[in-house]
Amino acid sequence: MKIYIEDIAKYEGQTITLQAWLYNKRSSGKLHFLQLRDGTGEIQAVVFKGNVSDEVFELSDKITQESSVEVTGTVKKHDRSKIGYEIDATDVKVIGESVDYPITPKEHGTHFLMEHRHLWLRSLRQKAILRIRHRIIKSVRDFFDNKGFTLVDAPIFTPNACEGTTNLFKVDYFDENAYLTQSGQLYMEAAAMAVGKAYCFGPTFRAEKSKTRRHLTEFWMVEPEVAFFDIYDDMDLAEEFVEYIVQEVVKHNREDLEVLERDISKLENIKRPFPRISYDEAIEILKKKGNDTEWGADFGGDEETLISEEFDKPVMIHHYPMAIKAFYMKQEGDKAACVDMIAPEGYGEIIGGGQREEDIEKLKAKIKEQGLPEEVFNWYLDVRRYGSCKHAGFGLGIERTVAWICGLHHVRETIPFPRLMDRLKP
RNA sequence: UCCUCGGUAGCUCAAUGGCAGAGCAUUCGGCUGUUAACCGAAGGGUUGUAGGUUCGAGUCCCACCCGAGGAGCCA
Repeated sequence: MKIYIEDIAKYEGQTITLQAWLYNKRSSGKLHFLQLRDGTGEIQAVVFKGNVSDEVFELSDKITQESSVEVTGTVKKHDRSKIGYEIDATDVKVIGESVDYPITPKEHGTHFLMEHRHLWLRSLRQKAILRIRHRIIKSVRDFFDNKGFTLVDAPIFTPNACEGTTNLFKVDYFDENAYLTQSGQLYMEAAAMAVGKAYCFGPTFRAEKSKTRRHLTEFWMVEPEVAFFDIYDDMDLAEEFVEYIVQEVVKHNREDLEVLERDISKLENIKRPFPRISYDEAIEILKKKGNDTEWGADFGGDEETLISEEFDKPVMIHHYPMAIKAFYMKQEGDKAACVDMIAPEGYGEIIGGGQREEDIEKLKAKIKEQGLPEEVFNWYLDVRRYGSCKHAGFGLGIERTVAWICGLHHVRETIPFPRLMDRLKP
């Protein structure tokens, strides 16, 4: 059976063979210290001249960084090792040689690392991020599964712009134009009428020429939608959801968070209830802090940060002016029954959602008002024609959530192969 | 798209308008306990590209290309 470093304690005193990569090496006369990693952990193998053949000792001196190797030896307790064990090697074989590995164990600039993203993933920090991303995605699925939601996949090719205004990626679809989806929401509204509680989870695309630490052109979004839900049910669901994700990571990924030097106490504090303020109250907070955002304007990154500084938990801002929100939002006077959740510590908006307009006439009027083509939304209007009901949902951006939980400055490290305005490779 | 800053060895960075350098990486040598090991030596450059000013340009001017940070928009 294959032996992994994470299980090494089980083999104390036994002679085993590991398959791994050499991530660093140190030598001292008749000793070579091979730093090995196999994706499940790191361990040091000690090659002593007296314990191995001359050929193996010579080979151990020559192995290059990131070569794949097979090391045989005895598992021994070692106090100075991080995992408490090391391997007293008796044999070393090179499986695949590595020549001139570009990422050295010293500092590198972001651009250089992004050009070598496929290799950068091998580093300790990047592995920790990948594992936390995995945990977040698993928690998303578990949360909705435990609550009786059905995963309903939304299409990637869409004929229409869901929110109209934002820039979409246009693709040639035989003799027609199609767009890469920017949201599965409209499809989830239809799905909620079928299964009651629906969610989709997949990549979405925005062709915005945004060059900031919060933007990718391809990002992953999870979008639940529930029939007979109003805006307050929606907020209850959102805070329970976010609490669950954060606490699952705290519970299962403590070591990864430590590698990233994340302040875990700040995450442990993310428990319900989260503060809820109206848009009007948010404007008041901004005024008090000397920000001159006028009533009626949307909030930018600076405003989100100012508001989030007031709280040590994610804050939900609800009931924005209808004028700055999309056509499908449920109108209540001059406000929309919508909610944004802003992560603490300046990580920005992680959730946007709300109650949808269930009245077909009001929806038609909004479509006309915003100059959208009614014919492409005809199927969407059917959701109101046949047994319409109030319903609500939200979208959570995975990469911003990963950035917040990992404490990363930029979303480009939160996804294995980021797609940015000026990056399509590797 | 706009604003700000930058581009020098494989990487990270120095160099008052006056001989282009260091650390790491690489190669060679030394060390029985190293933790981004350490010590010694060597190789490595059309200073992003094209013009211009000057006795002399990595350094000053102009254009372009590329990158970093931020804004708008958004998750």
